[in-house]
Amino acid sequence: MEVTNPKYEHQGIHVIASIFTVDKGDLKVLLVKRKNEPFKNSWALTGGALYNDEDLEAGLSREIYEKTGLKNMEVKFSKVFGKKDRSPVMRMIAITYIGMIDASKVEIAKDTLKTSNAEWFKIDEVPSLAYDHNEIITEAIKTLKDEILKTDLLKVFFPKGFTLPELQKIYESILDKKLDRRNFRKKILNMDMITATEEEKTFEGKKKAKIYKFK
Amino acid sequence: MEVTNPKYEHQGIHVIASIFTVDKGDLKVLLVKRKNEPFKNSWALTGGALYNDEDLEAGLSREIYEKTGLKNMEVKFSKVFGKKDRSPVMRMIAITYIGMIDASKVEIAKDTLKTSNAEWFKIDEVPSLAYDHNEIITEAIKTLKDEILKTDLLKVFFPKGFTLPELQKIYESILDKKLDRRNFRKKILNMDMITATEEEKTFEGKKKAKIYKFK
DNA sequence: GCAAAAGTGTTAGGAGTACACCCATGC
DNA sequence: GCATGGGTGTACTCCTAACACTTTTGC
Repeated sequence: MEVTNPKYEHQGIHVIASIFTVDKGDLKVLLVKRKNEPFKNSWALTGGALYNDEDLEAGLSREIYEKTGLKNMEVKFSKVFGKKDRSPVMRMIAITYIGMIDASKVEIAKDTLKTSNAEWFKIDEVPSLAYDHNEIITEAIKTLKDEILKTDLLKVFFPKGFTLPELQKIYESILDKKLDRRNFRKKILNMDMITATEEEKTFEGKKKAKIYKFK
Repeated sequence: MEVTNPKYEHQGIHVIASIFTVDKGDLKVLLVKRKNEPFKNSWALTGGALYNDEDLEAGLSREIYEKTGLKNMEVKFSKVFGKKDRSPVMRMIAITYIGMIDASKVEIAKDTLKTSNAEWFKIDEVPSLAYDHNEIITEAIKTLKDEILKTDLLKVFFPKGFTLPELQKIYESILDKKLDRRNFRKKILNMDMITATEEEKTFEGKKKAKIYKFK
């Protein structure tokens, strides 16, 4: 079977990730500067067009790698964006995801085949982006705030475990509000997501705190 | 700009709806029998390939109309299905939705350009379907159970208002469990989704019950 | 008067939120 | 000994869930 009806031609799928980090108390998103049309020299989210022989998340991994050099990032589905004119080139449906990495532990490629720059932007300082990427980030932040309360997305920050005060600090940066220390402990420990170890360390204070790990 | 890389060719988007009804206490889903390849003579969900000049929900409405004669159905997004081999013809991404109608108030076209039959199936008696539609229904049922607790999807059953016992019966059919009458009242009335009227009527019992409407 | 369904109130447990004091450590 | 942050318990509210009796009506 061959598709000949012009109504079905020239359609494609974008797979797009809003990649976040938390840096010195600020939630930031990774943007790359496009080298090619459309939107040449605009900042944009990482992602691109899916190949017809790869699964969605595999295509997203490939695009992230091609545009940043990052590998093996865990992502969560966020939302679908499908307005018919969202791409000026042809009909593209965007399947969007969120991801989280510790910017201080990775190196982002700043010059690739497709990008001429890459930077972390505070989420309230994001410039005007290619396509509908500003709108995608807005929804991605909502997804992120939901997901960190339900999943172990934040484990990327703590490969060796974490103290509750330092985990709380990350939560506060993402949710953009202060949390009560006692209530935070109760909630997190009740969630059955983390487990205590025998070790202790100091974070910002002078007193040692117990180290926990994600299960 | 023209797309010439073969990796981007032959991609398309399916928009698919799991259309539900509740009939005599049973949750049912609408299936149509396909007239054309692929999956000729298989049962399938309503939906089809999106045109490149229409928005997602507009394309879904058109497909539903073409295959059932139904118009103006409200739908909610459910999930994305994108495995690379989910269609034997070419690479198709499925954006799936749920909808609810009162089967007793509409006429479903049983013979269209693309379908040779249409029937309501109890959800535990759904046959083996075209594509990955069985999996899509499984997820759609989950989405449905979530959505009826948060939205007014069920208003299609009660254009003239409803008594709480009859609304409860629909909830019980969909959630597939009995609910406590007192707790159901408290919860629904607290949700600020419905409002009482001055009228009363009898449903299954002898005693009159107050009629409510969705806001 | 009785069967059938509608209507109603109380209690207990769990989750979220607000809030104040003591503890360990480094200087 | 004091400043800094870590650790803890209690009270209130809200939501959920369990549960029994009275009212209305048709027959």
